[in-house]
Amino acid sequence: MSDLYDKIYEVVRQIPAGRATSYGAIAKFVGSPRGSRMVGWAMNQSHSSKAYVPAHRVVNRLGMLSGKHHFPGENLMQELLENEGVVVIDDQIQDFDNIFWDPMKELDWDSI
DNA sequence: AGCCTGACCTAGG
DNA sequence: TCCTAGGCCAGGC
Repeated sequence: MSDLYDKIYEVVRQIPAGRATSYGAIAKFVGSPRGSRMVGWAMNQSHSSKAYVPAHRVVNRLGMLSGKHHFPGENLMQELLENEGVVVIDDQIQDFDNIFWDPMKELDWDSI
């Protein structure tokens, strides 16, 4: 497993329950501002990580559940988010401005 | 090696 | 405001 993937998974693990962030924000934080698509690929492989990776807390920049079809079941991603208090309507996180969790602002590598 | 695809993002019409 | 095209980085074939 590459360092970059480990970084991505580590950041995703720091997302608090009830919050969400975007692929682009994570890509920027781990040092690949143009690598947002790679973050999506990392999520696709996240099951191979030893530790739990809450991939359902990662959405695109608009707060849409673009990755829901990669979860088992019909609506697991939405159900997981709703269990944490996030309101999701029609694959769209409501009040995403407040839900959004920016690692650049709220996370330091020191705290990891 | 070359081409296609993808859990994205931005710019331009 | 909606839609399209292009760029992006990595992986599969």
